[in-house]
Amino acid sequence: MPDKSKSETEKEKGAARGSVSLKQLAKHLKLSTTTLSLVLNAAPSAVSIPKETKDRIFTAAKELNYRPNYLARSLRFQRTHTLGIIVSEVSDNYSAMVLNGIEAVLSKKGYLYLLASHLHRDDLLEKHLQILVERQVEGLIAVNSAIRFHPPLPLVNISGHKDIEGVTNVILNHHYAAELGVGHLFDLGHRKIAVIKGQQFSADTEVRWKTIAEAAQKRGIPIGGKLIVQLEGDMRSPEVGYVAMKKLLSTGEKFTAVFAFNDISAIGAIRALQESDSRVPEDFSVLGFDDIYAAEFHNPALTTIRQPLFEMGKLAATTLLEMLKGNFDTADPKVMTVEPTLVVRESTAPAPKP
Amino acid sequence: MPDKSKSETEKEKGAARGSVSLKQLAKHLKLSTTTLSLVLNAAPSAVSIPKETKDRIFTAAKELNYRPNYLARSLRFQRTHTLGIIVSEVSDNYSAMVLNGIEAVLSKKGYLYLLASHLHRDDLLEKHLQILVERQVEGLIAVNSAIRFHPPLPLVNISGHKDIEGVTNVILNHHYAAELGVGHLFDLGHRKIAVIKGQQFSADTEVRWKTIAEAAQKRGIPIGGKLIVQLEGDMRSPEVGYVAMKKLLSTGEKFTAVFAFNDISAIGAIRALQESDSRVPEDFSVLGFDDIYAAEFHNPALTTIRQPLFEMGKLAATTLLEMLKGNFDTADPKVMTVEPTLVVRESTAPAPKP
DNA sequence: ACGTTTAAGTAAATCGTTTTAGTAACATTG
DNA sequence: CAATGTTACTAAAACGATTTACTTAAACGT
Repeated sequence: MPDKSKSETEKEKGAARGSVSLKQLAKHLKLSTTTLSLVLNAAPSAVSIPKETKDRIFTAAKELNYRPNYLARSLRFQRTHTLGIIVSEVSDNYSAMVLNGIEAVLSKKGYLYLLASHLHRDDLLEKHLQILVERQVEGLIAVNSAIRFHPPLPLVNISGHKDIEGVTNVILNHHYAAELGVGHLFDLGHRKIAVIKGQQFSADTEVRWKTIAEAAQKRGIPIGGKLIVQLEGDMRSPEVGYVAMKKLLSTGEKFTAVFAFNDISAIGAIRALQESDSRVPEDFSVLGFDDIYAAEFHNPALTTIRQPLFEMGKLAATTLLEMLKGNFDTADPKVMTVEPTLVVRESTAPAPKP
Repeated sequence: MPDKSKSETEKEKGAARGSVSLKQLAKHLKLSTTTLSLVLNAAPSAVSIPKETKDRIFTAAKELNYRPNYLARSLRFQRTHTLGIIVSEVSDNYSAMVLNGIEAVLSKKGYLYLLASHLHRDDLLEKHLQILVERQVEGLIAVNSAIRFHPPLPLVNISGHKDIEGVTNVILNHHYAAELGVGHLFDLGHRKIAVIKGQQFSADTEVRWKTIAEAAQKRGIPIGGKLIVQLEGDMRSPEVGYVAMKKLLSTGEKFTAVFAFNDISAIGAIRALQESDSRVPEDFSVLGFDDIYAAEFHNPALTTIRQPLFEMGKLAATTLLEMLKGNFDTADPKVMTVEPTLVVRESTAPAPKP
């Protein structure tokens, strides 16, 4: 039966959860929710409501600490002002810096985001994207993720590799990055350059390797064979780079420089070299990639190819918001390219005389 | 290229957003939403519905790719399965590792979280907490934040410093941490120990300093005066530690060891020492705090006081979820303590003979 | 004195779901 | 044969907001 008589006794039910509903506020003021809504949202049609009533509403709202329920609002407006962001893992430095850029934009625009990690597992990636969509996010940003299908929402992928209909890509100018890196090592006199490839699951791995190989080829110093190792395992600890370099050294093959997949692995590689009594950069030059915060203060300070990660995050976020405003044609895969920079520090030096 | 000719008859306006509503599905099947809901959620009262009808519903749901709208569900159930998390900044290593622990628990329990940063600004902290509450999160986790008021929702603060009604704190055993750190340096023969205090805005700063001072006092090697510097600026770059150490060196005061506020600043401090032609650990021992991923692979590898950051995140998350289940008394401020460990690596060594 | 505006509001529909309390038709029982 | 089940559903009320389309009473215009 209708609980009208009973509801009176439990008028504090809303208050217990710390918030009053509009209905409760209306009852308290003996006005309709319509009036309150119009006044509180300063609707044009509220001009006819006298100031006195308005003030009564405002003070009551303040007093009872009325906060509109965002859920109800979102349902009504069909807008959540929420994006879904999926990264491999929060604690790898790369994602964190990108995330910073994204957040800078979103918080300015009044958006929030739900964050999920896929830990490089395809099943988790798909499942989490699904969940984010169910939660009514308006759009998606993926960081370094292997998106394989046409998403049901606008999606911007940072460092994605596939051309998928409906996804916009923010990518680094890999070609130029390779030119910068290989060129730098070449100019220092290095002719035998080892390469630490990225993990198989990383979207950048293939392009980076291909462009590096091309840049080397172009200079007549083809690289390959035993001078290539691939990272294996997670992305947050330098350990994987350490292991990779050990493997490289164990082949007995000669080389004077390493182009590492990223700064994290470069740091691990340096440690492995130092443990085998080699000096960096005197005996071996080590070139990193990304320019994470730690790079500058490592010992030796890392020479690296800088990716503008913060800017990439910002770019992705602004692009996605534009798409949501309908200012973008989401049909064709769009690519936004961003430029790397060479940051020369201490980990590279002229090749040792043989 | 796959995925062609996908645009079906999308005359339904729901289809345009990529999802069908229950109502549309019902109309399509010429059944009521009630029946669909009962069947799709396997309600007990759905036993009377014949298998044939059920199958019709299931296949139609699959065909039209029906996904329940989480917003509507949340509104109905008054449950969002969403937490609000506030950190100073995503890209500082400390928060990222804690976040990892939190996420591990939440994703297992089917919760998502909205993440916000306060950048050490009190106004942003308050504003973002407000926003999270409006968004109907069920509970809050704050990382290293200066919560000053009784929150309107259950809140667990990791490394919070105040005893506030309604907030549960997850904190490190600071006393023991100081004993470990100072004890280690003392045992190595250090008698003049400099201290790099944390940033003023950091919750841990005061306790850490106080416990270190006590541990030193207890061993008869009082520290203070010119041998104390305070970090200033953001938390993600070692730069602040570099600056602090420069300041320390410029005083001309003698010391043989530094106890740094965290690993990040320890790394900066080491760089400053090396620049002034001092060797670590031969001339100066440097002791870090936290044990971030980079610590082990730094050169020299950092000796540090390890905080179980991942576990702290997990503990906070499980505690909050328990509180939400009502298994916890939220009235009195609860403290959950977590133990540090000393990790001895290369950056500390016996004090040099004078 | 009658019609028209304006002021000050309100009822009811809506967003997408869940759920309570039905109903109507047929079958079974005593 | 009336009473009672059972089967296979559905109408309508929530959840908390917004908004369209009224309503009533008073004021105004001529």
